[in-house]
Amino acid sequence: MPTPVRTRFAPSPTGYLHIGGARTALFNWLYARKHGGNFILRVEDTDEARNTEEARQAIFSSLEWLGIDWDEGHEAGGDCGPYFQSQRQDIYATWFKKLQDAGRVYEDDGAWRFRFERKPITMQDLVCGEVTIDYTDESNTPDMVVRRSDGSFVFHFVNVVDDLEMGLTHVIRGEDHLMNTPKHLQLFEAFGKVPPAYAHIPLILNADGSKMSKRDTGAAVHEYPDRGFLSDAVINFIALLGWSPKDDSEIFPLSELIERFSLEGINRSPSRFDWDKATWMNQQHLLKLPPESFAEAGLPYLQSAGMETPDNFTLMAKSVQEKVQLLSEVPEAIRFYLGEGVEFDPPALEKLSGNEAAPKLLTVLAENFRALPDWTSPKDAIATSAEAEGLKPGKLMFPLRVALSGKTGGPDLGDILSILGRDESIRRIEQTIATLQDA
RNA sequence: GACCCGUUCGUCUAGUGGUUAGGACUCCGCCCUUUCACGGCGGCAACACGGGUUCAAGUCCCGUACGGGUCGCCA
Repeated sequence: MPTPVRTRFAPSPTGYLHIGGARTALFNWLYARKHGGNFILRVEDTDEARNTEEARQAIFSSLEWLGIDWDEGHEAGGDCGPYFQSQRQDIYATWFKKLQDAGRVYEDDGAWRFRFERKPITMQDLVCGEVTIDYTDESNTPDMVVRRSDGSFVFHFVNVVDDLEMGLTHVIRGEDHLMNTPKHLQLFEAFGKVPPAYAHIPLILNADGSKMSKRDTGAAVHEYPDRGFLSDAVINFIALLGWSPKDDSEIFPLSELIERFSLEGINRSPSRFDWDKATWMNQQHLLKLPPESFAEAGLPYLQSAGMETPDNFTLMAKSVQEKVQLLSEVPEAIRFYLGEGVEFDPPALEKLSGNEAAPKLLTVLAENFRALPDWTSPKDAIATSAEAEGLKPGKLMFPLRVALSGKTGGPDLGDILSILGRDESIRRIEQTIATLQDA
């Protein structure tokens, strides 16, 4: 029986969660979920000067938003704790002692360096294949500091100790760690332990090919919900940045992503961030949402836009579900329903003014709307009016749309009529007629 | 600079010696439609370059160029 898979995400809390970090977390998480293993969240907070509590919280909340949950770590417990490196000093001291006893470390300026074995180190990377780094040349690979002069331990050392103590089977991390791997391998060897399997994934670049850094658009995970993204869409998008299902499918629910994920599908070359495609992908996920869920998801954006929640918001939202790409577009998309009267988009009014028959048609429409016994099927009045004028119903649609919404595009007319109600619909038609006559 | 990893349409990618080099985003055209959007159809557009190996190379080898990464008592 194979040993159960154990993977981890090990952020250091020095800033918000970066999109590249999120993808690293995602791949580790997917791999664990796919193989029924455990995904561990370990906080690498050994650099006291740069760690902040806000950063810690930002990372947790971004992971939670993405739906990347952990089986061991902060608030999840687990048998290999503590999961904060700042609380593992005695564990490190114990392992450091082993290095000392084995004569593998020596003091240098108050710090302790690990003596590398001077030989070529070959790794079998699950993504990069066989990579050999020659440690024979000392000038290229000076012995590394594992313990600082202030007694604290350095990244390479704690990372390896934790990976072995926590029984990690697979380490999926950014390619920026590829050159660190021989160092880690040497440490494992010195401890007489079997290292995990490594998979180094290529980095994510900006649209222009430059390195994506803190301030770049799209870099911070927390800005995605603000911009109106669904977490599933972000997950889907970053999964496809550097990983391919090897066929033409692109839109995946999380469950399918887990099922289909594999290390073999990971690319070797860095990929660029494409905001247009991310937006399109969000729209695809929005389209798949049940209408009620869509309305619910759009609700918070009303507040951000400074709008009150209208009584029939759910209906309004449903009417624009396939019109928006981002949830943040919902407030603007439904704004025309609100208040009394219409506000015209200049191009819409201009087009309507060009139609000399418009005032007459609108007058007839208003009459027929009034004549309707009830408002269960307001579109009937359009057919009636068209017949009276000897026109196809289509001829009335556009003037009516502009009269009701002030726009050239938007939801289905039937939806608009029923959401607006009879009184408001007639009011807007009359207002439009008046505006047309003034002009 | 040294050492590593890479290079298929503008972008994300499929492609593991024989393909009209496929899909997606973007852009353009058409269709659907009361509008917009969705959807459908079609178009533009790629194997970085130079040498090999081979009957045959996007696919294998070498070099060059370009991009990325790493060279800390950061992680």
